Amino acid sequence: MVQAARADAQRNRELLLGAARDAFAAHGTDASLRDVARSAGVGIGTLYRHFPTREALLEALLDSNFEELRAGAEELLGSPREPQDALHAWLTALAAGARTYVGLPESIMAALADENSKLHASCAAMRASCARLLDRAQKAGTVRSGVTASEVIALAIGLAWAAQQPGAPPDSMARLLSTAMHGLAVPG
Amino acid sequence: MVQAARADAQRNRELLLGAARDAFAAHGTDASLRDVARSAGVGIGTLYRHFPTREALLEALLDSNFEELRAGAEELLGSPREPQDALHAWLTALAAGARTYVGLPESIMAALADENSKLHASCAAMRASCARLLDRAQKAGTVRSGVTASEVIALAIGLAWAAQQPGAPPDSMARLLSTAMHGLAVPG
DNA sequence: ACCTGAACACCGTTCAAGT
DNA sequence: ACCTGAACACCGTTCAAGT
Repeated sequence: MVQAARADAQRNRELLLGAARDAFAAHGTDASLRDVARSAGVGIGTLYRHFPTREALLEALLDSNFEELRAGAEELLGSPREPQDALHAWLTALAAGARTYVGLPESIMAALADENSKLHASCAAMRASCARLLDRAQKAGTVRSGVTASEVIALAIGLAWAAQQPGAPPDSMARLLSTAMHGLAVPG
Repeated sequence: MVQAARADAQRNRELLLGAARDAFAAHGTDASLRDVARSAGVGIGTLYRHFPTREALLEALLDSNFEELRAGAEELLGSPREPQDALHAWLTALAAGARTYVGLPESIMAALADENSKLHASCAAMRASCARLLDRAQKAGTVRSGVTASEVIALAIGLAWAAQQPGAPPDSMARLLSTAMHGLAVPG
C-alpha cells in the first residue's frame, strides 16, 4: 500500500475499486464479484488476490466514510450548536451514509458487532465519537439518559434500512428520525 | 385448495411447508430451496409446482400471522386499554412477528409496497387495522398527529430489523421501541 | 395430475499454470 | 509478484420424460 506495488497491480486495484463502487451502487452490496472483475477488465483471481473477501472490498470503499463520520462528530462537539441538535444532525449524517448502498446497513451493524471485521476499527471509532456527542447531550439534560451509543446507532441504522426499502417516500428517513427524536407519544 | 387435490400432492405440500419452516428458521428467508425440497424428500420440480416462487412459500407460511395481527388490532380497539398503550402493544406484536425469520422484515416491507405481491392483501389489511388504532390514539391526543400508519409500521419493522442483527442484546427490541415511543429527546 | 431430475445459466472460491 | 481462467461445489429455474 505504501509503495513497492507493481504499477500494473496498483492500476488493477483502482480499476477494481471503481467497478465495485458502480456495481454496489447499482445492485447493492450483494453484487456479483464476477461482474465486478469482468467490468474491471480483470480476471476473477485478481479480484480475490487484491480483496480476499467481499468485506475487504467494502472496507476499501468505506473506510474514509467512517472516518468522516467520526471527524464530523468531533467537529459538532466543538461547535456552539445545541447538544441535542448536534446529535440529531450527526444521526442524520450517519443514516445518509448507511443508505449509500442497499445492504450497507447490514454491513455496518455486522462490523460494529464483530471484532474480527476489517471495518471494526473505523466503525468502533465512529461509535466512540457518537458516545461523546450523546453523553454531552445527556449531561445537558436534553437527551434521555439510560440510552447507549449502540442503541442510538441501531435506531438510526434501523430507520435508514426502513427508509431504503422499495416504496418508501424520499423524505421518510428525515420523518422517521424526527419521530424517533421527539417520540411517537405526545409528552405530558 | 378446497378439495380435489390428490392425496400424495396434499401430503407433499405439507412436507414442503414443514421443511420450509425449519429451513427459514435456521437459515433465514434466503435458505436454499433445493435444501427445502431435499429435506422434504421431494424433487425440486415438485417444490416449484406447489410454490412457483419463494414468496408463494412465504405466503403460505405467513398469511395466518398477518391475519392474527389484524385480529389483534381489532381486539385492542375493543379493549378498555389506553389508546397509546394499545398502539404500543400492537407494535410490539408486529415487531415480534417480523423477527420470526431473518430476512422477514424485508419481505413484509416489500409486500406492503408491491400491489402484485401475494402477501399484499393480508399485509394491507393489517396496515388498515393499524391505521384505526393509530387514528384513535391521535384523536385521544396521546399520539402525535401527522404520522401515518405506514410510517409507524416502517418504524417498528426497522427497529425489528436492527434488533435482529447479530450482536444485538435480547432486550434491544423492547428498548428501541420504547425509546422511539417516548422520544430520544427529553420533552420540554 | 402430479412427480422427477437432468439441463441451463449463473454464483463464490481456489489453485495450478503461466508471465 | 502478479495475473489468468479452468475447476469445483453450489444456486435458482425450467421442462421433457415418466407414472
